[in-house]
Amino acid sequence: MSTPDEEILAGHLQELRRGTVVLACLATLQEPGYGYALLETLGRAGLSVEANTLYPLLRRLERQGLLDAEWNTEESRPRKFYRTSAQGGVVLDALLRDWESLHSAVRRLG
Amino acid sequence: MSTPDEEILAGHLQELRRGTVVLACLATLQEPGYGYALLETLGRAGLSVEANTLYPLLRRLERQGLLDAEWNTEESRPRKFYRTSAQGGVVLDALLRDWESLHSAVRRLG
DNA sequence: GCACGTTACTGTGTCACACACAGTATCGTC
DNA sequence: GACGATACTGTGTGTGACACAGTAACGTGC
Repeated sequence: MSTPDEEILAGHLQELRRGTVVLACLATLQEPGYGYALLETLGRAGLSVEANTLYPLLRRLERQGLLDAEWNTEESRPRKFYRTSAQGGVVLDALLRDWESLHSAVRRLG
Repeated sequence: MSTPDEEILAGHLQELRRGTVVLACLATLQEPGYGYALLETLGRAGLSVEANTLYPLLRRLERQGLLDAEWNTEESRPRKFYRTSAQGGVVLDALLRDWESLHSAVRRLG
């Protein structure tokens, strides 16, 4: 009765993570990196993301000019390297500020 | 150049808030309340939500069994009162735990 | 030297949610 | 009794998460 539907709970947890993933990408990619490695970094940091979610996200952030991207074709295995752009840095700062203010708001309400 | 597109920034800020609104509703509605008042409460707490977003959200949470709802028709102006259900409380706790762990993760990365 | 799992991506479709826009109705007040 | 504020409901539309389905190169074992 008081045990909520797992799907509903999972959905809301997902929603909660959503915006955070963008923040984490912009923060992590201040040091250049590629998708697959980022997946593992985020997973270790406690921010599991599906590959099918992360790759389109990276392309979107690139399209928006928040990430710079470049193919590394020198090494044997081709990898697309991303790095947070100047604009991305500005957005990151704004998101971090907002995050802290949300955190305070939640603390007050919870 | 390094000034990001306002729309893009606003979009990401929006995404960051998204899941938080559910959390805030469940937390606030441990004391019964109605939509319009909740709008103002959240706004004052630094969590501005559009009416067009909040009302459907409340109905969704009701449908999911996380909120109990009841029309108050005794007073002159009819108002739909919502209150966090037992299931809603369980979800709220899970979301709060997740929120804290996300906060730590962001701190580590940022 | 080639079969097979892992690494590292791209592309397409579906569904849910945020928000815009458009109503409805009641209350206070001037 | 007209008008703005209060307090909702209902119906689009667009975007993003995720599922599913590829593509391709690398390493290892046999």
